[in-house]
Amino acid sequence: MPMKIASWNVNSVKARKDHLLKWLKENSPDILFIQELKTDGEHYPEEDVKALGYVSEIRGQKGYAGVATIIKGDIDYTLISKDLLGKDEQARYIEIEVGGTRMINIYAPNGNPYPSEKFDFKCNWYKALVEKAKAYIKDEKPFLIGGDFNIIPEDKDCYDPNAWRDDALFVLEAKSFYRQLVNNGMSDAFRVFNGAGEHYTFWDYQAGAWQRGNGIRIDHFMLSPAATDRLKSCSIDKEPRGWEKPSDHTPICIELA
DNA sequence: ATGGTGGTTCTACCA
Repeated sequence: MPMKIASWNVNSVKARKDHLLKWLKENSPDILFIQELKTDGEHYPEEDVKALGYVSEIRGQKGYAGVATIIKGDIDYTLISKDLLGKDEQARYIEIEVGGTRMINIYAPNGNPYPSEKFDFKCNWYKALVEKAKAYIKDEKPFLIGGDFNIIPEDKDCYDPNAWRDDALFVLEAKSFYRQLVNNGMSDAFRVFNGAGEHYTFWDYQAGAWQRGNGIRIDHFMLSPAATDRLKSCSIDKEPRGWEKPSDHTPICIELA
């Protein structure tokens, strides 16, 4: 049975509650990964999401970060972990298993400024993620990683590479983690279907970035070889970025056979 | 070169 999986950094689930429910209702994905809840589990709109027929796995955090994986009520799944590093201080990771496929929702550290302790934390976090990916590929365990990677993979994923040259999302060390996932056999779902530039998932609130089309592509689905074999489509839904009081990110969706 | 916006713990910090 085909499955539609989406990912969206909502930039506060409280501020974006109506957008989240509207998008869920209109698109009815089987699974939705959301990031940047900016609140703890107490203030997550679990009942509203439930009313639309979904259950939520929540890893909240007060103030910033926070992730949730929203799953259609009739889907059998197993919660694997809400920690990447082990006893994570920051809420950035939820891993579930559905039909033998691991589905990992991430909110990767931003890492700015570069260089800094925050950038070192980003690198250590990504080292752990790459290690996990390598282990799953070695075991031929089908899996996917979706979410806000906070990595601009290539020049064409950025409206102005020069403006982002020294940014923690675009420096070589950051891009190398994306490359390591690819070099270990994973596919960027969007790039399986579309090699063109000017396809973005984030537009800054500042300087009229949305109106000018000044975006970057930082929200991705990376799929293991077995998961890639099932991949039917990948699309970016720009619409919610144009809504009133939008998130600065917009959803990305994949379909698996 | 600076500042521009928007979210949160209400205010400095994060993106």
